[in-house]
Amino acid sequence: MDRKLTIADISRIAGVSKATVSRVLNNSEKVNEVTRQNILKIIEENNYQPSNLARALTKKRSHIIGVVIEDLANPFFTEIARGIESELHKNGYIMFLTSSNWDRDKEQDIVNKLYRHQIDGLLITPIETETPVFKMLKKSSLPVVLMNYRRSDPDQSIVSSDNIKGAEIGAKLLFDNQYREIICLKGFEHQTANDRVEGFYKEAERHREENRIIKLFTGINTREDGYNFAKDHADYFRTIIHSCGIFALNDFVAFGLIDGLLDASVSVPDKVAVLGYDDISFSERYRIPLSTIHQPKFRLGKMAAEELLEKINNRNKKASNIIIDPELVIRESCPLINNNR
Amino acid sequence: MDRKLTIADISRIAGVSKATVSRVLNNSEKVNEVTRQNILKIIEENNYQPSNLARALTKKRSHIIGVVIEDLANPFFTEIARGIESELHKNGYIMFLTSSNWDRDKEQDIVNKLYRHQIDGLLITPIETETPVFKMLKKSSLPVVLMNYRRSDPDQSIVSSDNIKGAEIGAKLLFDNQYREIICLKGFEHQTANDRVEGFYKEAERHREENRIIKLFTGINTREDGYNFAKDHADYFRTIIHSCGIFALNDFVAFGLIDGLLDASVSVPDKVAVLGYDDISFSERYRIPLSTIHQPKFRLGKMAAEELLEKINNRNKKASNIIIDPELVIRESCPLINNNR
DNA sequence: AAATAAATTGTAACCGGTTCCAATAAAGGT
DNA sequence: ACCTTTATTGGAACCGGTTACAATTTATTT
Repeated sequence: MDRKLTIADISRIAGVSKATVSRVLNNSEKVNEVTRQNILKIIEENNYQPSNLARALTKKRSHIIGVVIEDLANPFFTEIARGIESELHKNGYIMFLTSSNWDRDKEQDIVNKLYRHQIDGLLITPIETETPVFKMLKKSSLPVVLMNYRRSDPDQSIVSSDNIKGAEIGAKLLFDNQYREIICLKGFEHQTANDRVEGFYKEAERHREENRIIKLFTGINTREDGYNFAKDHADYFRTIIHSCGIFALNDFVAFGLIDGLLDASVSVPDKVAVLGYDDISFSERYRIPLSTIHQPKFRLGKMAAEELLEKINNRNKKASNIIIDPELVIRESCPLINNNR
Repeated sequence: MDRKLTIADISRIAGVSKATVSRVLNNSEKVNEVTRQNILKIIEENNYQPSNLARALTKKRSHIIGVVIEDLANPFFTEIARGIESELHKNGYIMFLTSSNWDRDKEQDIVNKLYRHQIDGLLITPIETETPVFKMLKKSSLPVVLMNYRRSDPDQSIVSSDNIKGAEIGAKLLFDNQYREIICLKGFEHQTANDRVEGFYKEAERHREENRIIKLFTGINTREDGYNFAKDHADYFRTIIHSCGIFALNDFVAFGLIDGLLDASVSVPDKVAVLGYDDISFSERYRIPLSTIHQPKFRLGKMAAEELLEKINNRNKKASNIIIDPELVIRESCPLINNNR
């Protein structure tokens, strides 16, 4: 109903100029204490809220940070978002959280929209970086920090955990456990996934002489995919007499896998051991607690936000390349087998 | 580096006025096809991105919708957010997702900030509505839709599921199953929780004559609380000879409860049956699949967004009160016992 | 009491767009 | 050839703030 009040209204009521009101609002310069109190009172009484839009337009600082994650429903990403949010909020910034839903076009669209909204910086877990938008961003001076991505360009700030190493230590567990057959399930076509596969093979290479059966399946992205994979191969798993370990390159796939195997009466981990990746919060308490590779998600988000804020406040700060070490977490789905070889 | 281009730059390059460029940008009025193409070409070449801030300032439409949920890490809320996002994106709006983290002060702070950012509308799962900010919002003309909340004021739009009814049908299962002892675990002090307790007692009232042991514990909010409750009462549960059913008024508490009971070797559901509330995505596949009350979260978010958009486009639309029916989902943690009484 | 410095406030331009209104040019009618 | 339409474009004010600069008032110094 009542039109929103502007700084002009307040100045009129107080009988001063807009400039003076603005000064009170920003504590920018000294204003006579009496006028000041009077203006504050009027602001209070009329519940005046200055427009951040107008402010951002002149100050060229919106205090908005754009955040793009790949999946809102995935606790891995929301945990990162929580880390970001806590850090940003502490510094008076507000987060514009959006989700690309693993859709490249939507990612482009969103980043563009954010850019137009004059965000002060961008935090993103990119699906892919060789795209027009990223080229555009590079040319612009918008501070950007990539998360969960490996650096391809020394000018880019990134915060990520080491996916190659993570997959390596995961694979090592499977090899050390002496499973005859070791299967790797790769998900979304993504740099992260490629790194993990690379790490997996790096470790596999060390066991080349050992006469193992090594298989890689790709395109296993979701819990459903994991479930279906298990169902589709259930007969096979029931017939084999050798031991088998499966490295699902993300926890959701591992969940589906466990469900599918159990539904098909293939015992986990006795017949088939399952190892996940990410250690999302539910992994610890899954029906069969999941062995997996832990990433410190909240911290990752927090560090990314810190890095971004530094870049914002110091434009010629050089880009950092922050790599966090992942950790193997051993639970029931793939225990550590103590064999003396 | 290079300062962001403005409409003035483009107009200069094209040798026309800002007005003409603006017209091309907005398809608002007819512009000569030749000029038009020329301007578009120049925009393209220089990768000009108009500032939404400036645009919003004049148009008084930011195309930003503020969304406040209570917990980013809780799939219940993020699922709602996904529903919202899908609907908003379809309509050219962008979502400003924030989390109050169950903190009343932060909720105030966030809503204020959003308001100042000239959001076109607000979607919120409020912790509490009798606060200064909400009074302020009521006086302002900002379209607001409350989610997951029961209407207290006929002018407020709300979209929620019926928590009283949900708890009633949940409680009914426990009574029908003839558990001698029935425990209700209430979480966060929140209208939703109160409604659920009310529904629980409504059903309990119908069984007043039946000589049951009915207990209510409050302040059980998180998975940890549920876990600790189970541990603390494990000895009791082991000693009782009668049957017992626990209604955890949210799924997380139920998860913790199940874990705690299992860790203390109390069998679920044989010794103690557990019923949750919300049916978050993990409930279906928990180590013991959880019986719970289902709420259509994605749909709830979508409907809330629809309602909000309607309000935005038609300022004197009257407020709706959309109540979605919850459903009982029976799984293993609290099966349906077929007793002939 | 005059000169100078400090404190306080106002004026006006600007941020990057949109849009009303007027101006000009081209086209159509008689 | 002159008048009226219509199409296209430009000028300038405006959205709601900020800020450099100037102006005015008040205090301090000598």
